[in-house]
Amino acid sequence: MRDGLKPELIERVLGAKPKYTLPELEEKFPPRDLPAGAFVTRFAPSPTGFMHIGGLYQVLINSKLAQQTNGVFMLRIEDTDTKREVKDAVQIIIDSLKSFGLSYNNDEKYGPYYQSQRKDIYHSVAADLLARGLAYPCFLTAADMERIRAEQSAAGFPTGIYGEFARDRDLTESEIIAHLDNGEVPSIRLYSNGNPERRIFCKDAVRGSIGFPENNEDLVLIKSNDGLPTYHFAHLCDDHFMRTTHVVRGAEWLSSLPLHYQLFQMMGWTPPMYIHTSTLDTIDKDTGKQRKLSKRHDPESNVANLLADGWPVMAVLEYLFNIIASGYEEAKLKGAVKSIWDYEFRPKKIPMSGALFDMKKLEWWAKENIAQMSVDELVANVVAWAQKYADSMRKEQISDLQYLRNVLSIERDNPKRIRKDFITWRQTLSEVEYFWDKFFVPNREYEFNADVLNAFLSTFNIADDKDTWWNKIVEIANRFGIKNGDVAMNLRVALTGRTNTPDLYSIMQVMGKDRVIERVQGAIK
RNA sequence: GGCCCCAUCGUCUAAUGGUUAGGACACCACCCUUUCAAGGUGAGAAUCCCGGUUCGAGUCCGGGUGGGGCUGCCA
Repeated sequence: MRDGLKPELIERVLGAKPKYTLPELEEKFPPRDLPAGAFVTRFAPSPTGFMHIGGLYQVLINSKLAQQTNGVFMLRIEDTDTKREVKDAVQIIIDSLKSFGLSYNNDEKYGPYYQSQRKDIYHSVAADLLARGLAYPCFLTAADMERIRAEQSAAGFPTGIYGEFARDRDLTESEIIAHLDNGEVPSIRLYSNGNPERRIFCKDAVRGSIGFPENNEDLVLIKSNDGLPTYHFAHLCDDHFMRTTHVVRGAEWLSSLPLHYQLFQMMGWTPPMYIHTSTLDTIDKDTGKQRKLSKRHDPESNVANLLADGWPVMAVLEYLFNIIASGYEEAKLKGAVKSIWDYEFRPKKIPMSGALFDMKKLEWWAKENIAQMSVDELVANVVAWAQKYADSMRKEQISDLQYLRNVLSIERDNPKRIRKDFITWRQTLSEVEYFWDKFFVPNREYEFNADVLNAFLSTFNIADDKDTWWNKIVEIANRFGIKNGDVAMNLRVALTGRTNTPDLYSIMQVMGKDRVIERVQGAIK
């Protein structure tokens, strides 16, 4: 093994003396005191100003895994890309989790939870690697690397900094000092001892053992521009010292698994169990091919849009959870479990192939979800949504809470016959908007039978019970020699402007005598 | 190009190597009905292809094909 750098040089290379030794870090972040079998998981987003539905999917897996094993679920912010910082991005993530009722437990003992605040830890680990000759300062510039890449492509070699292309891999002490004296700031690269001729076997909880060629690339561990770690190095340090037991991440990380194994091996640490999730996909309208849901082309992939449209949060969660644990749906339908939090799932069953995001199925979960709510819950949800997202016109519908409650109570009394045409809070309010005079649009197309409507008005009594009311309708139908349904339809369109509505008797009871008379008279003219 | 992952009805999926390949959503038909939603009943619909192992393959192995990912001082 080659010699490592001397402490004085490490200090110069890193810009400061490392704050901790490895044993100090081990002591500072001891193994967690948790029951046997408890999972320690985390959601580790980079703050891009956007919460993707795929992110929510991963949060759900992570938090369920922790919840069902009495473990810990953390939120760690991967803000190591200073070039891409977005204002308020972290708040968007935190708010999204809160909206969905997904909580995390960031015990400060294992913090901080912003990677930008963990520099001391990364540098201390890097110092150890430097001292052992397993990392080195690299003074290659962007232009240097661009040139190397071009040469490699031209020659048909794999691109990257490895082997003979790693110019600074074996710099002498005096050469390093010369660069530093010259004012150059190095990045810290892995001194890879991997040999692509050999294979390394890595484990994924759902796919099992996967063989890869060993990694021989000298990947960057610490970036030169800001001294922050790359994802790979941060993952190594953080998931070790936060004592993460299970890393749930997207399948795009599968290819870096051999590198991550290599890093853990070099440190003598046990790698976590990895769970690589598949993507949530859609069919591209232009190409007709399946592809990952993207934030640019698919507005429904933005959790903020889902919330703004008023999807019931539990329905979204249940939809996603049923992808993760396909047995959930049946268990719920049979009444074996009440919610996703009662259903225990096995990580091995998480699907490996990409799932198409199915709006129709989401709608079904939403309808079922709303149908199961009490009227009070329904009203509370609609009101909460409107207060936050509705325009002032729409807010009229929540100004009289008792009236709103009466409207939303229609066809909810019989558990077997609960209306299932409410999908989102936004759509619910527009579905019932004809109850408000401001929104009511008289139907100009429908050909009313004025005689029938006059006959209705002459016998109308709001105090009639349902049977009495219906008998009067039948009587009118007989008198005019038309079908009962025709009379009802005249009335329906007069009252609501629509041809499809819930039960008319209920509608009239809610609307009240004056409004009924006014609208029927309006239709007659 | 190289490396890696994946592949069951339209969609999400179930199936210790032995079932008539099961369920849900969607779709269709019929019933109920003051329209719609709901509810009830029913129908159609799948193991990517070719080999091999086996008494027996959706399941195991090999090779194709198709889709996806990685190949950044982004995560």
